[in-house]
Amino acid sequence: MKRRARSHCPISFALDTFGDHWSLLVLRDLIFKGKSRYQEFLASDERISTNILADRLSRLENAGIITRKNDPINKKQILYAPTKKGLDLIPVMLELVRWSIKYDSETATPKKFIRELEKDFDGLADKILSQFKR
Amino acid sequence: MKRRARSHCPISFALDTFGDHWSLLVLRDLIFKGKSRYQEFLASDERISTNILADRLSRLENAGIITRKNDPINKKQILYAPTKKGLDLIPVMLELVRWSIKYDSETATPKKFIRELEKDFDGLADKILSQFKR
DNA sequence: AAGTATAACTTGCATTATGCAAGTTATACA
DNA sequence: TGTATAACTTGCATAATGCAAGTTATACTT
Repeated sequence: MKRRARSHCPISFALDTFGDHWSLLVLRDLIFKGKSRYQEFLASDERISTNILADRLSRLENAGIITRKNDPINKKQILYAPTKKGLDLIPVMLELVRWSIKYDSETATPKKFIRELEKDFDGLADKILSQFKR
Repeated sequence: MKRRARSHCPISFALDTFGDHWSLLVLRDLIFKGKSRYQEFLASDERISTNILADRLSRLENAGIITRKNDPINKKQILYAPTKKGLDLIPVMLELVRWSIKYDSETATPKKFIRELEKDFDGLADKILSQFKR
């Protein structure tokens, strides 16, 4: 169940850490969609199954990319959140978005987001990041 | 053997296209390491197996990310090359490199590359791209 | 206090993908 | 004509994923 590090090539390292079909989608939900709960991740369009979700959440936590804690208000819920290490993947994800906008003629990316991305990549990255400050 | 598109979320689209453990490594070899032949890909540190390599090459070709043609000089060899669509993944890969440099204490990224990346990301991207012009 | 609901997982099992070794086909060079 | 090499393909064991059902720990309701 554990992926071995194949080499210390930086691209390989990144892929070994989060380069599967689901990890970045969970992170997308956390960072771009403001989700933070198990049930919210489950409800995403791509239909992740419960065992895979649980597995990816624990891997991402072990990798230091997200944190897990009890909701202080609703004590039976768990809250997940991205760490700095996770938030540092915002530029990676925005580049993925930029590429997909260009090559997926049916992209579901909102017009406004596309405009912001094209006009000021770094500004958009900062703006998204700033939602997690404090 | 085919991954279904799960949604038209741009991140999901990108992952469905090249988001497995090997596709980007092949593209890395093509773009960053100047490789273009089957045997060269096979020789990489990560030890891809022959069936997976053949599968990924044909998927990447089907996706329009690489091309395949006979070597006009050595007629028994095949030459693979990135298309514009493939070269447009340079920024994605450079962001992966940037992240891995930051979080992999044992990264194998050359010092010079790190310096260039930190000093002028877009310039480095252009420089790599320009090697494929003409 | 007992019963019901809900959130966050686990478990079991079928299906699919991957890894490894060996085999095949088509040049090309000796 | 024979041998080497490049680019695959095939068969099979192992590992990862998908799906449905089950479990555990709160919390809310009566």
